[in-house]
Formats: sequence, C-alpha cells, structure tokens
Amino acid sequence: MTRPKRPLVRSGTTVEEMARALADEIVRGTLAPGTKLGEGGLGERFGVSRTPVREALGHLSAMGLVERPPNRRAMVAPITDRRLTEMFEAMGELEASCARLAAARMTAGERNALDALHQGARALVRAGAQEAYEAANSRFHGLLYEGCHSGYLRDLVVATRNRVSPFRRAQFRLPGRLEKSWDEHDAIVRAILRGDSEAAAQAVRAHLFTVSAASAAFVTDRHAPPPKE
Amino acid sequence: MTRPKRPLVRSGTTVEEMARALADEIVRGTLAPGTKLGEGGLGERFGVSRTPVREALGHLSAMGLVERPPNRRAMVAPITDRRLTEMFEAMGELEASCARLAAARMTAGERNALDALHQGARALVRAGAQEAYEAANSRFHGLLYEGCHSGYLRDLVVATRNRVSPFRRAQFRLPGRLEKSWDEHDAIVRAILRGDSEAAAQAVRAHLFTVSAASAAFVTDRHAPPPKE
DNA sequence: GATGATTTGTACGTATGTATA
DNA sequence: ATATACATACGTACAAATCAT
Repeated sequence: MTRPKRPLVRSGTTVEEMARALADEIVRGTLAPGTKLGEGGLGERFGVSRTPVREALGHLSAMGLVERPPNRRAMVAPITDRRLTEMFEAMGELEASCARLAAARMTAGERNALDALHQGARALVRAGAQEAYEAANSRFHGLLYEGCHSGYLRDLVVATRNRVSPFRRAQFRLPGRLEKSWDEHDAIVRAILRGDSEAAAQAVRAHLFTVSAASAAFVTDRHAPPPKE
Repeated sequence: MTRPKRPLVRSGTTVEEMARALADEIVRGTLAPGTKLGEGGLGERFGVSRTPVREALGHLSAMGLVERPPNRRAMVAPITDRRLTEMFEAMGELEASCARLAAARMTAGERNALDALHQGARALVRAGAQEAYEAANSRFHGLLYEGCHSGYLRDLVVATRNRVSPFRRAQFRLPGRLEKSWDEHDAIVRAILRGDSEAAAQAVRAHLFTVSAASAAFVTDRHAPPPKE
C-alpha cells in the first residue's frame, strides 16, 4: 500500500500507469462493482494530485469500467443482470466471428500452435489442475483472437472479455466444468483445423453459451446495485 | 418528486458537451484525420481553460477517435488502410450478429416498422433522392441494431459505425448504388420477416461487403499518415 | 428544511519535455 | 549541435454542488 515516490523508470505517463493498475484491479475483481472511487483517496493512494487521477478516471469511464455521475463520486461500473447477459451474448458473437475468420486465415504455424496448446491442456484436465487450465484457457482464446488477423476485432473482443471477466472467474469450480470445457474446445479446434468456418463459429457460440450459463450460476446475488462502498 | 435544480438544457457537464461536439465533427468528417488539436486552441475555441479540454481529449482518445502521443499535440486519429478494412469487416460481423438475433427476436411491431421503412425507401430510389435515401438507410440500420434487443451489441456496432462513417459518406454517389443498396436491403428484410437467422446474417454480410468496397473506391488517397496541418 | 463538511468542476501556474530555427 | 519557443504534465486554489446531520 505504500507507494512513496514515483519510480523513475516509467513505462508511460502516470495517468496510463494508474489507469492500467485500476483497470487490472477491476478486471481481477479486487475492486467490486459499485465500489466508490473518490478522487482524493485515489490521489493519496498513488501519491499524485487529483488532476492525473481525474484523467485516469476519464479513460476508465470511456472504457466502461467505471461510471462517473456528474458531481458525484465515481464508482466501479455496476452491471445489471440484463447487461451482463447481453455482454456474454456479445462475447459469443464476437468470438464466433473471430473463429469464422480464423478458420479461413490462420497460418499453418498458428494452427499448429493452437492444436499443441489444446492437446497439452488435456493433461491439465486429467490432473484437475484448475489454475493451470484457466491460464491455458486464456491463451487458447487469445490465439483465436489473434488468428482472425484483425486487430480491430481483437480489440473489441478483448475489451468485452475484460468487462465480463470478474464474473467468469469462478466458473471452473463447477464440478465437471474442466472436462466439458476441453470437449468444447476440441470441437472448435477440429473445425478450424479443417477450415470449416461455419462449424467453427457455431462451436464457439455453443462453448460461450455454456460458459455464460456456468458463470451465471455464480452471479445469483446481484439485483439492484446497492452502493456497497 | 423530480426537481432538477439545474436547467436540463445544459445536457451534462462542459466536458461532455465538448467531447460530443468534437466527436461529431470527427465523425462528420469536418475534422479530417491527422488534424492536430492543440489544447490551448481548443480551450480558446470553447471558451474554457485547458483542464476540461484535457479531460474531453481523454474521452475521445479512449473512444479511439483521437490519438494522444505523450508530450505532443493530440490529433484526430489517422487510420491506416489496413485498420479501415478491419473496421469495415468488423462492422459486417457485428451487423450480421444483430441481424441473426433480430430475425429471432424482433416483435411483430418492429418487423412491420422495418418493412414499412424499407418499402417506403423504394420511392426514394426511383426519385434518385440521394440525401433522403441516405437518411432512410441510417434509420434502416438503426432498426436492425435495436431489433437485436441487446444494448451492448448495439453500443459496439454504433461505436464502430461512427468510426468508419467519415469514409462511407460518399458511397451513394456511385452510379447505381442506390438501387443495389435497396436490393441488398430487400434480401435482409425478407430473411428477417421469415425468421431465418442464418440467411439474415449472411445477407447483411454480403451487403456490408459491397458497402465496404464502394467506400474504398473513395479512399484511394490515403497511405502513410503525413501530418496534414 | 437549513447548515456545515466533503467532493467535484474549473482555472491557472510552474516544471519538464519536444520540436524547431 | 545549441538555443529558443511552445505544448504538455502535474500541482494548487477556489467556487459550486452534494451529502450528512
């Protein structure tokens, strides 16, 4: 919690650092939706004045991660159940688009990398290595995003993924989820390897649908957003 | 119970006003990509100090409409040909997703409104009313975005549309473009009215593909982004 | 409902970094 | 290559709005 002075080796500007740090905490779930973010408090915490804090909040607000009502404290964007459902759905559509394009465009090297990663994950499933599988899962989807060879589409899907990520973290704790996830990935990989765009898109939609359902099982406790400070 | 102390005319804070105004000019093409936006100049123009200007620029930057290199003047985001192609492609995918969902979810009223608008536009095509058709075209696509009943997906597609809009303005000036556009819309409407999701998605992709090609014909004069001011 | 304490919105000053003659 | 001009990054000051009592 002690961030006394600013490190002289700055990767970018102070604002970017803060925005990244905060975005990270929001995405990781450390900062729960609804948490209020006073400018003064943040400034103290990061050892800067309110000006850069405000700018960072501006970025996060434009990213949709925080809400900023005029003259009131900013807060981590609370998400209604309806909005969350919509985001999962959009996520499915976006990833399906990625997969459709990836099936047609991936290089041989990319296809091999995808398959290798996927086959390697089989061992993690058998071992029940939840953490490791989660990481492999992230890389798997990342390869899909890159495979579509469209930076813009990748940006959209990554942004959406970040916004739903606090809610999908726990899904792998459901019994049997690892095995099912691997099987679903398998259908995706097969379709892509044989270059079947429509099948790939369809498989991804099916996969994301179950992810959405599994995640929803962990989000039963949100209704109206009561300010939880 | 509602007692807004502040006149609602002032639709938000100064920053929001400026951000909207600038975004509008960028989207309309009044501010060409590459145009440099000095903080001092903008502040003078809007009659405010640099602080709110900076915040507005932060918003626009996060939206991707302006680029903000550290310690240098901000500029209207220059777009490479590659990026533009990617955005048109993503636009097609997003609208196709909207259409797929719309075909399954639109209410009877929404279907009627879509069909009515479309049939009405036939007269505009015959009259060669370019301006009017362009407006009808906007409403047509807007109805698709609403018809998917997903606010999040709508936001994504609208944001993308705004970013490519400076480049698609001129497409209707191509000879025969109005007729072709109407025919393509017709395929979309028919698929939606009969509830055929896949056909609707496919028709939209085809439509956007030709829009992209028609627009590209007007964007032959951009290569590397030479600072143009 | 009125009043004092917080917090935000905006202005402006200074230091530092970048481009340019 | 050096110096000059200029634009940005951040800090501080104060008014207006909000909230808590």
